[in-house]
Amino acid sequence: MLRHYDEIGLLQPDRVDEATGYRSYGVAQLARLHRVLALRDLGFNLEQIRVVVDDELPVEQLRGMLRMRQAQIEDDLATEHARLARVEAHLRALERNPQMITQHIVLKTTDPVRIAEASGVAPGFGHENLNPVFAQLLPEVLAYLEAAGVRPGISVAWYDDPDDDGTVVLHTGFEIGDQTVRSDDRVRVVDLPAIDVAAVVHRGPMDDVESVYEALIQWIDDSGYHLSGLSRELYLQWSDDNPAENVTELQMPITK
Amino acid sequence: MLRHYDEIGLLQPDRVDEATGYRSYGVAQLARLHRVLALRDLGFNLEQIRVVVDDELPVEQLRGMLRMRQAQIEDDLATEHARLARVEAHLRALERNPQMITQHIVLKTTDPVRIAEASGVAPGFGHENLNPVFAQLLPEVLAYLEAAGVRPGISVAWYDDPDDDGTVVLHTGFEIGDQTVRSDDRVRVVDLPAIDVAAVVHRGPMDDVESVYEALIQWIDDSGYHLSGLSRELYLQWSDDNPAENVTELQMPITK
DNA sequence: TTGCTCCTCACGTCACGTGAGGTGGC
DNA sequence: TTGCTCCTCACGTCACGTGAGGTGGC
Repeated sequence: MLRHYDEIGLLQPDRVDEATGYRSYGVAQLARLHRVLALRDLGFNLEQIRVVVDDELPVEQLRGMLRMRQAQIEDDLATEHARLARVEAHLRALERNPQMITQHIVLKTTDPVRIAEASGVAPGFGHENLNPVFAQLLPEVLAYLEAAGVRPGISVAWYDDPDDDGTVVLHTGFEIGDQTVRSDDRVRVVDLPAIDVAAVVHRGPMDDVESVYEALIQWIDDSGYHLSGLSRELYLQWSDDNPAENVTELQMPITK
Repeated sequence: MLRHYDEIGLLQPDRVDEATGYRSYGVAQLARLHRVLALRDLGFNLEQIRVVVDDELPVEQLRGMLRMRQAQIEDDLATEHARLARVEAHLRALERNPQMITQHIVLKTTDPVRIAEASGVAPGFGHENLNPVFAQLLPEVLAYLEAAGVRPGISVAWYDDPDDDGTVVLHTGFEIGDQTVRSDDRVRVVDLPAIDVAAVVHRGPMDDVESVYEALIQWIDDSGYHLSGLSRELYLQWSDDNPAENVTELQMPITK
């Protein structure tokens, strides 16, 4: 440590023996070392310490630096607290059902997406309620895009429940990127905004997706976040013939 | 980030274009990336993540790793909390008396010291009470060591108040290192054990040392530590003729 | 022809810790 | 002669970020 401080000029020995190179320090050095160690202990880096120790800062500036440190530490503490909550949420998830793998849950801000979509009402959530609506809407949108000469991207769905009666409005369609598409009364172009989500990549058929949602929602709650809307689904790889190979990204909007 | 993960083999592209070197990833990669990001967010390093993601760990081991992370984060939080308290103690010290520089306070464990000492009773703390006792004891010990052919090191003092009546027992003498000294009834060889202290390097005469002690004790209290004894003083550089150049290390034993 | 995206090195970050190989004075 | 302490390089740490300089396909 002393060699390092010598090298960067933060604390140089009083005297260096010419023949042997041995470093000798005096009491003045000890006082300086104490200041360096004290400031390091507060979490300042060596550049900041050099400024404080060399320039004999006025009290006002020193106070300012201490306030900055204080704020920074409080910030770090909050970050680590949130992290701890997430770790503990995983532990609780493991206890609830040991076979479920929750290690894929990622917090992120989505990219904004532009889709061409149609929408329809389903009697409720769940595969058996939603599937018929999907089966009706997706070919409709696909045909529309084909007719317009637009190449469809991945398919996307999002949900809505304006009526509070258990029914769900399902919106689904295809990403269109920067291709221009005219809306008609069935197919509309919608920009899904960037939002904060907890996301999971799900592999296989959608039949068992509900238990994944359950675990995801529990995890969000355990971690101290709050749901702020209904889910978005991105069908990253889809084939009706080989559902075991399907890959879906499930996104739950969250706040806090 | 993806280039880095490719390089260390944590996440390699499905396909690399031979001509251009462009990396292409498939949906399987996306699932893997999600797991990597999720684990990274919990604070695991890339080596640990590689193990979890590659070896499909049994639930028991995964639980173990999460518990370790949990314990580590709790530890970090405690450390940072203590650091925050120390920063805030400095801020409060600045507010109390802006001219006082408290930036030298260092927490450390002392090295054990062997001294040859004599002791005497003073009517109380404070320069005027202690000085006559020092003036009597130190020459006595010095003469004893000289007669024994022992080279004295720096002088040291420590305190004791067995009688709870305001009087203080002052122990003072010289470091003797590994030189052997016989004790008599006035001069004894004492090993001062290693203890945890808050230490300050004080420059100048001892007249104004009391205010330094006051600030030190306040700081210790503000930082959430507890005094666990009376002080030790190391006279690192001493001359009665030129007290402005004197350098003293003041050590207060603390716990917690 | 010009942008654009992605590529490959190579170096920097922060505060030291850790060898490898060497040396003066007891 | 042998330990001992201290010395000087030089490299490693951890997870990328940041240029510099270059390239294939629209």
